[in-house]
Amino acid sequence: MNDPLTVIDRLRRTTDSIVGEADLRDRLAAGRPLRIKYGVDLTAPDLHLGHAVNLWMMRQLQDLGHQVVFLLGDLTTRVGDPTGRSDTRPVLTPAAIAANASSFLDQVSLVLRTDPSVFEVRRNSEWYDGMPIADLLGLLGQVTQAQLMSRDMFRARVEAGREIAVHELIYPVLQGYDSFAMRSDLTIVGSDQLFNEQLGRHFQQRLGMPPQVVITTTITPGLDGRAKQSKSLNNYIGLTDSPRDKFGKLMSIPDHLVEPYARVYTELPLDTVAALASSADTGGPAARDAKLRLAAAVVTRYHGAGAARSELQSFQQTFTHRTQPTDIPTVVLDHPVTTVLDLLAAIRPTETRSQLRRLITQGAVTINNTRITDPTTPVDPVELTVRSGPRTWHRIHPSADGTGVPTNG
RNA sequence: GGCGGGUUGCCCGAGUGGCCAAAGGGAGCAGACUGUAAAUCUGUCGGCUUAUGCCUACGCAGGUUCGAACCCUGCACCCGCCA
Repeated sequence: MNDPLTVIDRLRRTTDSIVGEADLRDRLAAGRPLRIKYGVDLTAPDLHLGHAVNLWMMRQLQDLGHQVVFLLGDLTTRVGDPTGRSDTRPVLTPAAIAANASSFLDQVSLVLRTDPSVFEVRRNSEWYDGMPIADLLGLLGQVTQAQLMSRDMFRARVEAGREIAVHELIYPVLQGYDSFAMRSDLTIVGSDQLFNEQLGRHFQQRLGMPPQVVITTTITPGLDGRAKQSKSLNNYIGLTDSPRDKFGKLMSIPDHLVEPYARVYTELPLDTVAALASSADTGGPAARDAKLRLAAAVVTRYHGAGAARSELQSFQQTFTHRTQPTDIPTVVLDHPVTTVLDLLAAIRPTETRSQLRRLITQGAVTINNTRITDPTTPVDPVELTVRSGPRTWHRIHPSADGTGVPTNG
């Protein structure tokens, strides 16, 4: 189980490349717990299934006794990572950085174990805040301008005639030095971070430490089939999404994503993955069933088998059999309502009234299975089952003291 | 340093004084179809107590006008060309 080849083999499933594979084998064989660098920029985190791929790999290693060092880049966030940016990035306030750090921890703990024996939290301000200028210059003396400019992104900016602020140029240096300061053995990152982490290897070697191993992971496409999941494209499944949302989003992916998603986002045996892929190819109900398996597997991983079973059931009730789901949330009205529009506004407070009005006039709303298309239709808020849109159900209860019941004309 | 062009709604993009909450496309949302797939069709797509109504909006600030996204002035940012 703890055999290096077996461990690496398991990681291989979601690995794109390994820098220093022989080192990794040796260090695993040595039996000492490895220090795994998980460095993050403290911008507002919204971790999705793609990020979780890396986290699960770390989790596997934690289960074998290795240590994840969660490195909060509080100092470097003030600098601003130029990765993927064609423009200079704005800086964050300390308060925002603190809030992001705590949100990060919450999300990360959905996958990683956080007991101190396998999890350690550090901040890079620990070593940068007190660093004398002389030391910083010494550090900068270890890197050449040509090394930094070999970064395609920097070159592209120069060619486009855009500016590169000097602090941005230095960012990779700081991120690299982090690896030395925290004695990283291994880091598991997206391929976009390869450059910075290789600089980490460089510093470790220069400073007399064995270089960290760098594993880059497989990038999976977004829900819409585009290159990757991202918040700005709104094509991702968030770690904090409800089981319902995770299940639903997986059911709506394009057929050709069944294979990569099953391979990378689940631990289903690879022959099962292959079977699902061919079902997805077949189309029709077989494709649907393959997605059901995929969705159930993912929901199980994050929320347990019980949640997966009930989501599966709920899905089939709602979409396959077109009946009401059994687990409709109950809403108790705390103020009187007289029209359908008021009722919807009460149960979906985040939508604008204009949007709700549209839902009604476009036929998306039913009350007790009767379609209502006039927003001004009066309602009796007794026991009602309201559906607004394809997947939004509410069961209405009037408030206990009766204020939910209007004078019924 | 000189000259020219640009900045429009979530994104792209048309619009050069009233008919503009602003063409068209994309995304989104809803309906039909269906496997919560793809494709297709239809509608919708700033907000507001339900509106032949009001408010907000066309980079920012001010001005001209009965009336400005459209004209003028200043500012900011972007993009070309020349040196």
